[in-house]
Amino acid sequence: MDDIWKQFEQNPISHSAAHHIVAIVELLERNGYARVSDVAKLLNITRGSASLTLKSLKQRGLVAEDENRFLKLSDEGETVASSVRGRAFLIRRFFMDVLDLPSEDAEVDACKIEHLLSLATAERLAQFLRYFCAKDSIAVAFREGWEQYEGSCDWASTDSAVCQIERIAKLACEVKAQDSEQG
Amino acid sequence: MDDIWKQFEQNPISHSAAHHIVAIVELLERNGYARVSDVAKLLNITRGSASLTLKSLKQRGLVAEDENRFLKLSDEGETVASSVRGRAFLIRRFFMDVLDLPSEDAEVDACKIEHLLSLATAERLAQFLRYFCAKDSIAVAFREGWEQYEGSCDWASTDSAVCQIERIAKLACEVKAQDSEQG
DNA sequence: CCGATATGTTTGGTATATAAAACGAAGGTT
DNA sequence: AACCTTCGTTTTATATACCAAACATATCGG
Repeated sequence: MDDIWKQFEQNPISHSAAHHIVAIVELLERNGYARVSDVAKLLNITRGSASLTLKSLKQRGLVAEDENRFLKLSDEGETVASSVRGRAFLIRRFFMDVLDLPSEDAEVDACKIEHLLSLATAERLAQFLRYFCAKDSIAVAFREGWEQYEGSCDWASTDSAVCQIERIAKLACEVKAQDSEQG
Repeated sequence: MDDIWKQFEQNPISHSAAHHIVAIVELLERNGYARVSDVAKLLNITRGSASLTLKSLKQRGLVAEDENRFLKLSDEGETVASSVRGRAFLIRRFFMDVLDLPSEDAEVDACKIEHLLSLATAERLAQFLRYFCAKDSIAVAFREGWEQYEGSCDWASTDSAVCQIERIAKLACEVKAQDSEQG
């Protein structure tokens, strides 16, 4: 129970399941319908794979189908879809608006972690984004300073890429420690 | 190939493998040695499971053992360990110092995503943390404003970009309500 | 030397998540 | 009617990642 690292496996929704469900929502929005083979095509997997995964999602009560085998989401499925899409949106915005990452990088990393963030984290991230993007002078000054701050670091001259991370982590640690002493 | 969502499966290191490797580092730091059963005990899995996972990590050249079957990491294994631990550190710091999440929540979410962040994202996150934690007046004012900001948000004075975030936040709140009903 | 304990591996089983290939059903074309 | 395509499912196989249990080995105490 207090095996923190095992929470990964006990996540309410798997990466694969999350994307099958979001695929259905997107197909419904785009085409008005979603069949097994539409999901398979969108996710670029075989119809067989999609069929099996969707079967288990039906059994879990997240996905349903009408009399002509057209897929739809249950209320719980809609909730999961909204939850995943909301998180993906927040994370992408954070990566692009705050960290100023290229949209491709933001997309890939957001896609990997969208289904893993807890509700508490997502809410705080949303709140932070609002504050960061605010128009008041403090936020504006902070954002301008942050833009200037880019590239003003000397870590670029360090040896290996991973070494940088270690160094950066230590630096962040020192900054925090100094802050605590004086705060 | 440009299936972004499939990058999750093609991540350089799995969650399980990352934790086996980090476990070895931590055991070496703590006890000076690491055996299969020490890793199993630390991760709270059976010796059989640890044995199999470590076997594949040996075959991948990340883990090695001496003549008495005591485990150690190869240079590549050390690199992976540093990379994962650096990311975990950065994410925890972001969750706790910036989002002000309870350390337990920060720990759980950081553990889920530590092995998934790209180098580019980790570097930018580190840079942002440094800027956020800086002692200059702009950063100080921003942090103070952020502390006050908690709980309060003005929905009327938002532009369109922030408005989207707002909608997602509302969505998150709805999801929360449904989560509570089910829990 | 013998038995108990600790350690590591192997085997068989579960669950997820994929592919490939075969199969059945439905619908359209000639 | 005969043929082709699309669609969904099923089967067989792969890989990861776990458990439980059996098995092998090694070490230590009496």
